[in-house]
Amino acid sequence: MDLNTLAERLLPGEYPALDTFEKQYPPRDLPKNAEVTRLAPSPTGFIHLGNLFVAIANERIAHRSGGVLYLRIEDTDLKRKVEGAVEAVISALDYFDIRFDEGAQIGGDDTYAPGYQRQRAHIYRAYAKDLIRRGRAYPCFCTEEELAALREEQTANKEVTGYYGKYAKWRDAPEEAVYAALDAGKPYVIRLKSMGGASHKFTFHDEIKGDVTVTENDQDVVILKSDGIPTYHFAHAVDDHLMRTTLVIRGEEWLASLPIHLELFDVLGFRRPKYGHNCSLMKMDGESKRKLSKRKDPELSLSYYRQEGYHPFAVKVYMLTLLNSDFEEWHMKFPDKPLEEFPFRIGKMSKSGALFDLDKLNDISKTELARLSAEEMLAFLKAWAADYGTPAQQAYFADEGYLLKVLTLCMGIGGKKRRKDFVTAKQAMEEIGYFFSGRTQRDDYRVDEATRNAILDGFLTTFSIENDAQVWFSNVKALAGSLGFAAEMRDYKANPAAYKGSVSDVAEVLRIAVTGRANTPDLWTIMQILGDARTRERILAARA
RNA sequence: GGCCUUGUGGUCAAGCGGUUAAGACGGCGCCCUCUCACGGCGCAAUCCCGGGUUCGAUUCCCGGCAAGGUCACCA
Repeated sequence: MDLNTLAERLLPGEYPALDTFEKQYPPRDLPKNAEVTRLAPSPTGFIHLGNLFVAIANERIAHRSGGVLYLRIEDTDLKRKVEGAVEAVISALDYFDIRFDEGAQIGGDDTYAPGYQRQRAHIYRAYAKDLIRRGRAYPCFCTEEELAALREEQTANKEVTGYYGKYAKWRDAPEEAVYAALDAGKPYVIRLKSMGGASHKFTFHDEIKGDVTVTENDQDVVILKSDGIPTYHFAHAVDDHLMRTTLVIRGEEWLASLPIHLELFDVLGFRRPKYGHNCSLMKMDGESKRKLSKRKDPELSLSYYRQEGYHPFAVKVYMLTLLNSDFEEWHMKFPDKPLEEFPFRIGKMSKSGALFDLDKLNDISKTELARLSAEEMLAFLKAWAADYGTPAQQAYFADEGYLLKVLTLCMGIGGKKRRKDFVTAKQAMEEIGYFFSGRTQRDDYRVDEATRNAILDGFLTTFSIENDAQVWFSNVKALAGSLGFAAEMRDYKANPAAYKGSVSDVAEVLRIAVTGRANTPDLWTIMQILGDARTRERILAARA
């Protein structure tokens, strides 16, 4: 069979010589050990924690090595396309500080453009045509039904499924049959003519997994679908070569198709990139664990964490602790060093999948938020409230001076006793609510009404906003003593039966009266912030 | 089911032939204390199982088992 004629029939027209692509996308001029990495999402627009996980690894490796991180949109499957998805992905990652140097950005136009695979269709076809001419690719006219039947037969015979060897019906089809099918207008795909053997195994060095055993590919995989668009495998080889990717970090679900990719790089005469297959983030699903899924775990989407008000820095710190296990210690030792200074290495990435741990994220969030200055905290809360806060919460920002005072005094910002009450912006905003609205009425006082009134009235007789913390508290203690409560905790503990309760019970009445909460930061401080009038007002309102 | 990968406390993990088997989160207890939060101290682990190799295996080898991934004209 004349392969040139066949190639012309299959992919008619002039295609540039492959050499022109080599010139159009020249090797990059980068420092010696610089790595070129990429993120290659399909445009579904949905991006979750697992994606961020891989994204951070790619970003760190590229930028720490003085290399390049680019974005490529794998839009070869129209069914996956969602409007506005690319913008959504870029914005979601930007929130977590992942910036691309080039690629499919809005308005992105660089040497290696376009970053959308659909726009590179002619490139893939040019390479496919060359493969056909060289006898390394051929058309296949099998219908989906035929393929399904084949799979069933193979399964029944306990054979490896797929289109290979003797099952590759069109691999060595006679010329007449091929042209007859073509003349009949039958749809076809272009498949790779694999030269591998399934009995051949070899070891391949994976940057994350180490040495892995790989079986040679013997599947005549589809490289061009019937619509002339490449499959992931083919586009991966062509693009990552032309875009001069040096290191492919991707999820371990790709490890199984690595043999295909290696054969593709080889047959195309491309130099193979390095690969690092990282384990995916897992989550518990009942008794078993499984990888994060966008369909099953919508609560794990990046937008969810943004909505909840997790600080992007905290999320990033958590991701980094999972990515490189010595990061946590480093960060504790040098809490003020920028994350970029951490010696991130791909070799330190774990070989097994980590379970997503919300407790850990929450703990990190608490300590990271507790490191912000009052101004930073205010800016963070303000940005969150603008997008997700209630109108009432947005009103907290009308008097920023007051809010700053709340944050500073109450949370001990700047002091030696810094509190760690806030996990998220959302929860922080709820937490400080009592400084703004009137307190919510509640009646779960643990003392009877008469005692409650006596405490409230008694407190007012000595209360003055001028009293310092010492005086204020000794007044509370005196009040407690006069009402039959132990003024000193240790007296109460020594002999609880001798008292109605302790100062803490008295303080609790006051606390609930003023804030509507049983647990708050230092009460004296709260009263100082509220001021004389509002404090008295709330105490009076709480009388039974 | 075939193939690949992984297997140290509830979770993330250090560890690379001899250790009291780090650390962090969570849990529990105590201290501090007007509550909570912070902080301090302490408690809880037969290193998946079975064989080897070795004077000695969590560490090396083999075999099980378990978990995860993958077997598309989806990526």
